Amino acid sequence: MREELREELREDEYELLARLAQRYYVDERTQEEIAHEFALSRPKVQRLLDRARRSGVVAIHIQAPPWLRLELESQLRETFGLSDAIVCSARADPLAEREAVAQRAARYLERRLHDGCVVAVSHGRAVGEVPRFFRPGSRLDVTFVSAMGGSPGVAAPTNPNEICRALAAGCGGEAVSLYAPAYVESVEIRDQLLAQEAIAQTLDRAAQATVALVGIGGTDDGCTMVRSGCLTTDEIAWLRSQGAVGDVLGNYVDIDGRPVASPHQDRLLALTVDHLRSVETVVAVVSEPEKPRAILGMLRAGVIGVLVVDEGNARAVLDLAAHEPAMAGRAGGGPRPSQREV
Amino acid sequence: MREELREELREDEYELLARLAQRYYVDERTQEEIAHEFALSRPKVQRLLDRARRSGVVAIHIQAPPWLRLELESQLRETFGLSDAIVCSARADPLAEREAVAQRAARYLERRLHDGCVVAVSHGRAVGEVPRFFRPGSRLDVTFVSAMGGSPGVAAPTNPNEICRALAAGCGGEAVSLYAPAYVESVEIRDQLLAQEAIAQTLDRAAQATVALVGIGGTDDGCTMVRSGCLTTDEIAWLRSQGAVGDVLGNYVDIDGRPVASPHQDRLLALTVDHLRSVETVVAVVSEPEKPRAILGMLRAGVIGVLVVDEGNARAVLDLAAHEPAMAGRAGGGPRPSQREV
DNA sequence: TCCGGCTGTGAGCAAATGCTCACCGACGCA
DNA sequence: TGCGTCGGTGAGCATTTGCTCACAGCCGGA
Repeated sequence: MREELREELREDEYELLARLAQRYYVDERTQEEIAHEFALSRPKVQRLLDRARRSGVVAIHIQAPPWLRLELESQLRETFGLSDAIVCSARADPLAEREAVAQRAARYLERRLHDGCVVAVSHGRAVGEVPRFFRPGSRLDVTFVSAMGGSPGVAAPTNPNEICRALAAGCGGEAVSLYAPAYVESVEIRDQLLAQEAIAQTLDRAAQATVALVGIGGTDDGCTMVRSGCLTTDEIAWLRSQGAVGDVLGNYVDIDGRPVASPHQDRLLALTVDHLRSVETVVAVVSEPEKPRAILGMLRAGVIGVLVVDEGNARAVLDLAAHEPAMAGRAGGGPRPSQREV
Repeated sequence: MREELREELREDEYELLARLAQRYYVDERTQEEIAHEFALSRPKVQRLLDRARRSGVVAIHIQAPPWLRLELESQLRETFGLSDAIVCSARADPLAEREAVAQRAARYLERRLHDGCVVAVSHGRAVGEVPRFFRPGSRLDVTFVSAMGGSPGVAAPTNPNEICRALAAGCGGEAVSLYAPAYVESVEIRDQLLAQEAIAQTLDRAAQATVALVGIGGTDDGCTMVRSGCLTTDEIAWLRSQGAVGDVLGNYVDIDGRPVASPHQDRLLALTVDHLRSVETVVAVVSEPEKPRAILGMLRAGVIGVLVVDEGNARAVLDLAAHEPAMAGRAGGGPRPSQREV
């Protein structure tokens, strides 16, 4: 394509483009000056410069630090309409990799959060690592709210309440806990809990958040939802059979990003996907290997605004997306340009 | 500890610069969008991008055709305050080289000239080659005026009148000849000729020109002025002894660009250096080897606006300029920014 | 030959950019 | 501790840039 364009350039045209580009990009003259020098109109100079760039006469190279994966990040942004993507270079040790991802997420939050922000927080192993690295330069008046109930079956540091507490401690902000389990036994109990003012208020505050910090779960038998006792292996198998590939806050989607309706849904105490859609910036933190299908599904669901991920998953997701094009009429709407804007 | 922090900041900063640069130069987002993404103020993004460019994080390379010498040209422009410089890549055959230079000069004129332009034309071998390559795309209503008398001792195609005629023929414009010799025997004859209305008018028209096309002469015994019989070898030797290194239209200057006052001056029928200074664009065409000192002197005199030259001379002139810095208080004023502007 | 589409052009305007300037907080010095 | 200095910061404005649009010249087809 590039070659083709270059081919079209006649020699003297090529020379002109190179000359203009030199004057503009290297000598830093204005287009107007150049137009005058070359006896061309200003718009024409502009068009020619444009052509010079697109045809490859002007090559702009970013001398990036070796550990950055800017190319991958751009591809992710482009492909899924993300407002940002942060990719951590691969490491041999999965633990170190998870820490690296968490560290990047923490850095992102430090940048992104400012006084008055409300952050909805999900559970998750990668998310749970974030507080360790979250050290903003100055005190931040930020409120962290659990977006999901707790699961007694897992280590405390991966429960939303605990993550909120640690994040708040890290910046001198406030933590708002959701004193309820993530999953309950029946719809009735769920509704009773939702009727509790404290619980309803907390979920409501979470729904009003400007930022959400979430993990993406898988659907294998060893996934967090199963390990934490929220779902049985039978239930997760049933979800798999329905096409589910992953979840955010217990909301499962298939590989095309369509929600997978399930009876378990009604026993869940957490923000819904629709709640998340109204959140300005949804930051997903993922580092466990073998999650590409889960990530792809969630990305296609169009709720994720910022993805912080390890290199392996990033490549795998892009590969998958290229080889398994999304179905046309899926629910999520795929790359949602709306996520671009604030 | 302190060292470590600073080191980390530097790396952090590097990453930030690279990230910003990627977003700006590769992904073509606006600074405002980026500022928002990174939670920075717009001016700060601008400053960081600036730093990214100056620090080499962003490398812009112009994929120039191999025969272009853009770097040399920029150096010439910078060093001597030229409004343009065109360098032809070296060729083994001096004749081919002169043709190449002339061709480039012709191209430049085609670009530069437009209806209503008046071009003052000097003599010279390189200048004489220009008409052969001067083929504007469309008819141009341009007047070419001899800026100097003729010299019977040289081939017709290097005489100003003939060059004017050929150039005018090339574009369908008008030629105005100066029916007088370049040099006469005495001041009195010169003054008599200048009193002739036809001659005075022609020189006056030349003085009003917006463009001048001139050659640069040397001061060796085989220079054009001697070959054409305008000056004797004794006279040129005397000029050399006075420090003269080269001339434009018979006006000699030394290596610092100061005019070399000489008795011959008063026997000359040509525009003076002061006349040339009021010409918008003075285009000098030079290709003969061994002219670097002549070129350097004329460039330092500050009359040249555009230099069309072969690679060898270009490099030699820059070398000379670097090793023989101009004297402080020279007359010409060296790089004259005024030539920058129209 | 005429006509309709089409590429390429410059005017004019809205957006993006670069730049100046006053201000603020950190640091060093008395 | 107080004060001067200085690097960095964002507001506000002038300039530069990107973009749209109407138009003119050109080409191919009827």
